[in-house]
Amino acid sequence: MLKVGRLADYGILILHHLGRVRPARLSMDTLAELTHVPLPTVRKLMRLLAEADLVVSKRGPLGGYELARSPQQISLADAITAIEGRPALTACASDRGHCELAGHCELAGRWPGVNALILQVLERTSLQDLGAGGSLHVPPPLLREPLCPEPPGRK
Amino acid sequence: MLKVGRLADYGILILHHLGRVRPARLSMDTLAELTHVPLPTVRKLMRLLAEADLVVSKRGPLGGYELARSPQQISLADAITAIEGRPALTACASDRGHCELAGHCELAGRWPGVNALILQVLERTSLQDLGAGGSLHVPPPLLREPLCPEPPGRK
DNA sequence: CTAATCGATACCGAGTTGGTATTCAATACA
DNA sequence: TGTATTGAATACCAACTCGGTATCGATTAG
Ligand code: SF4
Ligand code: SF4
Repeated sequence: MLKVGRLADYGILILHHLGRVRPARLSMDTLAELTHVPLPTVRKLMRLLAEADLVVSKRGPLGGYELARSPQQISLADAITAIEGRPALTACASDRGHCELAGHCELAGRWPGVNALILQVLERTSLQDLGAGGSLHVPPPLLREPLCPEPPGRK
Repeated sequence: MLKVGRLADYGILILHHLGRVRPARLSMDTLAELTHVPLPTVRKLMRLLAEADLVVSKRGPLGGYELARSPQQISLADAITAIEGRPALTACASDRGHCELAGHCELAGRWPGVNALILQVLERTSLQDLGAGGSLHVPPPLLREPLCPEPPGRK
């Protein structure tokens, strides 16, 4: 658990490849071959990525997909959210999906905090950061100041 | 996805309660009633938590569970790892569980980095931090220096 | 007009997860 | 010594989610 699901994993891999050839275009067929991801799965993925405006599609011969923005401007959070929805560690940290224990649970108001924390990590790590050969450092300003997305929280 | 599974969620909730009454002991029965988690589920959880030495058990009348260390010394990573294994965003970031694409995948050596990142967040957030009413700030030294758990990685 | 390519929908099998039941072992206390 | 209380261990199961497949329709370069 606390994994990201193969779809998202594959999706990010695809985005990575699209980034490497930018601004060229790649067809689903090529992508499947390039990434060794089964073609039908690529289909499903590209639809999601296109809906989230991370890639732009072109139909017909010479068509294919192109990265919508620069690899630096696409975060892992963007990709993951596009494919499997906004990350939410617990039910009470999610928009949809209610927890029946929420009423009695003393932690119900506390989880969104940590959730936001890991969200930030994902948001501040770009495709570029992931793909580059160098050491992957996250911008310093991360988490310096106390971070409390929830007001006093005592409902 | 990118959620933590109810078991782990419940487990942490239980640990939280154990922390609040420390150094007192609580029986499974009491815990179930206190947290509204179904008793059989509590059973399964306590075994895992005990195996990981996060709690110590005492049998017989007046028996029950007691937190092994102080709430400050138990991290979310500890709890999650005890219940659902070490968090691993992708297959290639996990000890066990191989990815058949690992051979061709350009990102295979890069994921452990981000994985370590979120791991750190979880490690540096203690039960105390989660339960306390204040704003939850993570210790500053997080992520300051470049972090690259993988050597050049070019196999 | 035709071939290449994306778009949408519907479906499915397998694995995982969360939850349950039952039986045995240890210990405080009378 | 005996008994009630509590944890330990095992086996089991139903439901859901996930990853993957198949099929057909829409668009566009040449
Ligand atoms: S309310 Fe409590 S139990 Fe329900 S999801 Fe949030 S933390 Fe977990
Ligand atoms: S190897 Fe590539 S595809 Fe396999 S898990 Fe790691 S990143 Fe995902």
